[in-house]
Amino acid sequence: MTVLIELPDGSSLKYHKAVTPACVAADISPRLAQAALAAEVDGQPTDLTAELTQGSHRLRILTDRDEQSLQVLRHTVAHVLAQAMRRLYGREVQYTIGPPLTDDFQYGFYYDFDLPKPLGAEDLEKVEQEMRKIVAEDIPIRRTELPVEQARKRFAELGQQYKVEMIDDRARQEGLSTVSLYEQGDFLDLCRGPHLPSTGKVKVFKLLSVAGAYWRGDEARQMLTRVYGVAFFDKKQLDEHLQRIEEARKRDHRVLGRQLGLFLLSDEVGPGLPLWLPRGAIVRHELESWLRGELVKRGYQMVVTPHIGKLGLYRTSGHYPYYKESQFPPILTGTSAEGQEQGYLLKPMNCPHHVQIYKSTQRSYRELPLRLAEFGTVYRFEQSGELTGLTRVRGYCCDDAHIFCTPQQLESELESCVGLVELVLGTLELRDYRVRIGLRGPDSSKYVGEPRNWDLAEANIRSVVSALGMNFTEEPDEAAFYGPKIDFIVKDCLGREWQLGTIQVDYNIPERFGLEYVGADNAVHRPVMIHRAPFGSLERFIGILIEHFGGAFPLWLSPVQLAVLPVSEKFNDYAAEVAGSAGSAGLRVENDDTPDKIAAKIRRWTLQKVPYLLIVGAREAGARSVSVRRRGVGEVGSFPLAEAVQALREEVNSRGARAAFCKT
RNA sequence: GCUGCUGUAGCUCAGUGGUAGAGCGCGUCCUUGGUAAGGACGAGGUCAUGGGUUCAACCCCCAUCAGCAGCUCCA
Repeated sequence: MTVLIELPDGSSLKYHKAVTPACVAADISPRLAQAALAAEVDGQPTDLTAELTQGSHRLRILTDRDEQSLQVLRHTVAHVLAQAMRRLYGREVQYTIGPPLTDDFQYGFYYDFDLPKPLGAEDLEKVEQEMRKIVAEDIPIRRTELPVEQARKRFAELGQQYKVEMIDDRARQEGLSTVSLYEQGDFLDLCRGPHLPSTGKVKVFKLLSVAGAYWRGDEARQMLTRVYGVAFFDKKQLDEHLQRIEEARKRDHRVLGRQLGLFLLSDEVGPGLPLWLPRGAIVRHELESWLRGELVKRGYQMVVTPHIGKLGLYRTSGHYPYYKESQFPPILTGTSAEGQEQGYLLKPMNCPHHVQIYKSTQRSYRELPLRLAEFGTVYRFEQSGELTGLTRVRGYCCDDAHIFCTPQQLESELESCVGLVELVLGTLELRDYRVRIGLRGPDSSKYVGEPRNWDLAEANIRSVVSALGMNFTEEPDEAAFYGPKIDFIVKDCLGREWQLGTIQVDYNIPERFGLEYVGADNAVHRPVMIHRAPFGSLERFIGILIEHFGGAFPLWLSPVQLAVLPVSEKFNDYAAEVAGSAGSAGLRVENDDTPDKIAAKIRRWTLQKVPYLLIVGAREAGARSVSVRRRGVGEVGSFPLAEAVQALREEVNSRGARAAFCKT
């Protein structure tokens, strides 16, 4: 037998019997053998104890300096967690799955357990202690392959029903005849691996939270107890990680919303029904009026429609009764002669109203595309456990528009919608987003209309995104009930994903409402609809925006753009004059004439993240100037009052593209 | 909706089976100060709500409501 091992540096080693990566590491150097945690064989992550037989293999020994090792470490810590749970709570613990997590902002791994009694946060401390013992015991971790039947029997003997189920499924679905098991002392798990060679290689870890999770993600099945944790190779990395989470929590829009007086969620009003405070309303109004201007430039026409509509309207559209449980209960006014309930619904979407505007008159192809836009508030009865701050609410304002066009116009309209979303995200510096194409799923009862319409709409979307060269992923079962969509998705401060902008192609609603236009051929045709919202929801968008800027909005969006701070009350008159002059120039200004010292005033307005502070004292009053202090920069010098106001105006008008008082 | 945790002053949070405390904020007064906290005094709480246990509950138990983390859902 000849085993040829090629190493990353280009050198190679030859053996005449099967070897393991651990042996190779030992042959290279004792230090490497000591540092080795796992290996990569021909690009595949592998245990150090894997046998390499006849032939040539590319081998890389992984140490704590390799990215992939962290995954292996976390996977092993998950096993240590399960072993600790087993030791503490005995045979009654059913352990299910416990993978490492990639790309999760907070957590590094989890393990799901079925427990006879609940696990509280305070129990985590005990579990951690037991885990430390297991690490101290330095138990070797062994991989074995067993025939399915034998593995099944071993887990059945251990009373691990979930593992038995997993083995059965895997044997059935993947046709496997053997499965791999990992064993460390008294603990046995079904696992693909790879793992560290022994529990002693685990260094620092921390259990972070306990939560519920359905077995196999199915809410009809058992609710399991999920324990989340994180692990690193050294303490410093863990500390930095925890620090990062803490910093992220300070950016949380719910925290900043209170500190900066932007919005309020009141128990009296109801969950998921935010109230916009004066300062938050300014941000919202600025965004609205900016976008309205962009829409009008692009040939949109603004419309206004009421917050409710008759049930019949939503029966036609398909919103009611198919999505009954996610709507506020209808306002019932009676029963029709045929026994059908009659009444009104808080609108879950604006499209049925806009469709009525389209239908209000006979349409000619010459009017198309007809673009009807509205900042329309919609209401959805989201499940109570889903509500969070501004990002998931029960009543929100959609920057909605419906474009009615001919099939020939559709793709160019879609392209310009994409352009608009990109303008919105770009202007607000939200560059870290991904694009998802939401397609039909396998369950046809969730979607209205003929497959022919869907095929067409999906083809339109693919054609547009590929023409524009966009990066995207296609995801089945993410479509709207009437059509496929292009969604723009961003992450919040804790790495959770949220859909903002959306563009949807719809051949079905026009059909359900019997929409028509007269073509150049004097025949009647059916228009196509685009539903699109570049912000998506003003509430969610601003929630994300608050976190993105950490509350430090660009000047044009800042609720308070500048504060005038007199050095003492002797200069209150001049300060009032400065504030007045900025105010008449259309700047949002506060004059801080409290009796506090200047340092205290600076601190107060800095914490409020006001972009510019204008400090005035004897020197400034004499020279009719202001001393400018810029957020995040500090003092930038004194400028004549008129000049300063002019510079600030220009920064506002540029929407952040040009900063005033920049040192060149 | 489900699992777990949490709910004390406007905010952030201490606290005890014997009817409550700090810091910040707020008010008044003193100070008139030059680039991130000047000082003094004061007001402010049915300890989420409703039941129960107890001589006695903010504290223990149950329910409800709300928030947080996660799961599920999201037209």
